[in-house]
Amino acid sequence: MADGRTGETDAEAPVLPLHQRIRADIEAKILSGEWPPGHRIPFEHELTRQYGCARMTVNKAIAALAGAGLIERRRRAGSFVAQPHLQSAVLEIPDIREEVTRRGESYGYELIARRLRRPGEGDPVDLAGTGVALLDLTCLHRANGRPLALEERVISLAAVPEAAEVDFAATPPGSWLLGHVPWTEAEHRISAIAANVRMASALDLPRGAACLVLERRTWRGADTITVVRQVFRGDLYHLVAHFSPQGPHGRPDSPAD
Amino acid sequence: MADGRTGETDAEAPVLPLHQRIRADIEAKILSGEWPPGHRIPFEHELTRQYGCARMTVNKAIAALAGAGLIERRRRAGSFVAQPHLQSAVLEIPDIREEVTRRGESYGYELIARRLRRPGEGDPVDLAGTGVALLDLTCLHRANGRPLALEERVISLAAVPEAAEVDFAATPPGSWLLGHVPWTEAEHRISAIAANVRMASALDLPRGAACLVLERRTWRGADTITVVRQVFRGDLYHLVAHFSPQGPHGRPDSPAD
DNA sequence: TATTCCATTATGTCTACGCATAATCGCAGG
DNA sequence: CCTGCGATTATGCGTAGACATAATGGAATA
Repeated sequence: MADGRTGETDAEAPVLPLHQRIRADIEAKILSGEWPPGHRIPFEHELTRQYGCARMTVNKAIAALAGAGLIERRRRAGSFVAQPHLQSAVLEIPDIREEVTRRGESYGYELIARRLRRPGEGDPVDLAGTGVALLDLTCLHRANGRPLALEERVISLAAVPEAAEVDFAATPPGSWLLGHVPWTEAEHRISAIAANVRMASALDLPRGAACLVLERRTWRGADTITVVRQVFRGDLYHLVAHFSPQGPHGRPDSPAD
Repeated sequence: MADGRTGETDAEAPVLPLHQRIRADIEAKILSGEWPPGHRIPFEHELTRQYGCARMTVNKAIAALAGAGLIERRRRAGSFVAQPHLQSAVLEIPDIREEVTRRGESYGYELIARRLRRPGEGDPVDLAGTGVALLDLTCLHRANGRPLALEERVISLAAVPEAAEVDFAATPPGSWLLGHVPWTEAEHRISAIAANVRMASALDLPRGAACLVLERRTWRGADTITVVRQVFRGDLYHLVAHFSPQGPHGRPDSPAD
C-alpha cells in the first residue's frame, strides 16, 4: 500500500517531525553551497514565522545543527554557516573477524602465544601496581586461509580480571573485549612500516614488504585496559574513513536531537 | 535542584546549564562502567523529580545522549545504555601544511607538475561532460627540508572553475580548496604500499620502502570536486584517530544540545 | 489454553510563555 | 572626535502544560 503521495524519488520520508524537517532544509542549503560559510541563516524569529511553529521547535533544529558543527551561533549577532573543517572524519575500525566475514571471505584465527606476566618498566599499560596483572597475546588473523594481520596485545587483568579465564585460542581477543568491556575511550595510531623478519614469516610476506599498522590504546577513566598493535598485509587491507557533516552517530533521521 | 555544591575537583564548571549537567552526570555513570550496556537509565519522569526541573530539560539531555549514540530509547520501555561500537573513531586529517607547522617544523612546498586536460575514460572525476574540465597537479610537501609527502591531485574545474586561475606553485591545493570550497563530503582510503621508482626518487627513499597512502575523494551532491592521493614517507608520518563517546563535534561543553 | 483487545505508560513532539545574558548600535557627554 | 553608557535585540535556558504514538502487560474472550 505504498500509494499516497510517494510520487517523489525519495521513498523514505513519510512525515518527518517538524524540527527535523527544518534541520534538513537548512542542512541542504548549506551542503548545496547555496549558503556559503559565513552566511547568516535566518533568525529563529523568522523561521518561527516561516514554519508557523513555536520558537522552541526552531531552536531544536538549529541547536542540533550547531551541535553537529555545521553552524556557529553568536548571541545577538545570529547564526552563521561555519567554516568546514575537513580535518576530522569518521574512521571505520571494525573488528577484524566481522570485517572479513562481511567481505564474504572465510575468517581464520590462530593464537600464537599467550603469556601472563607482571608489568615491567615503561610498559604502556600502567597498573595500580598489584602483582601479576598483564596478559600478553600474540595472534594471527586469516582471510580465506591467507594471513591477513598479526596482532600483539596486552590486556590489563587489573581492569579486566575475567580475561584471565578466557580461552583466547578460540575467541579473538578483540571480539571478546568488545562484548565484555563497556564504553571506553581509545586512541589510534596508523602508520606504515616495512615487515621485519618476524612479521614477514607470520604474514607470509617477503622481508621489507609494506605493512599497515594500527596501534590502539583503550582506557576507561585512568585505567588502561588494553594496548594492541595490528600489523596488516599492505597488499590485502586498507582502512576507510568517511566524512559527512552529520557526524558519526547523527544519522539524519535520528530520533534524537 | 541545583544544590550549590561546586566543591568538586573539576575547576572548569562554573555554572553549566542544567541540561548539560544532567547529560554530564549520566555520561559519567556510563563511562565509568557504573551503568553497563543494557542498563535502564531513570525515566524522564524520575529525573524530572531528581533535578527538580521540567521534562523538556531532561528530554534535551537524554536526546543529546541518544544522538551521540550513548543510549538507545524505546517507547514505553525506557532508555538504555547502548552497546559500545568502537568501530568508529574520529580521524584527524589535517592539512599537511598546518600539521607540519603545528609540529614546529618548517614547511616546504613544491609544485612538480600542472596539467590541464579533458576527462578520460574511467577517470575518477565524473563530469557533466563539458570540454576541458580537469586540472592535474603533482606536488611535494617537505618538513624541515626533507620530503614528507608526494601528492597527486585531480581537480574538477566544472565544480571549482576558480581553480584554473590559482597559482598552485605558491599555494598548496589542499589549503586553497579548504578555504574556497564549502561543506563537502569526503571518503578516505588509507593503505600501505611499497614505494615505486617515482615515489622513491621524489621522497628520497630507497625503492620498496613502506609508505602510508591517503586517498581522498571529495564531492558535493553529485559533483566530484577533487580526488587526491597523498603518499607519505612511512618513517616520518602517521595518522592519529581518537574515539570518545562524545563524537567528533560534540565537545561536552558545546552550547548546542 | 490461546488469542484478541484495551488500559497503562514512557517517550516524541510541540506550544506559549518567561527571564537571563551578551553583543551591538546609537546617543550623549567629555 | 572619541568614549562610555544604556536601550535594543537575538540567542540561551527553562517552565508548565498538551496531545500523539507505540509498546507492554494484563484482562476478557473464544
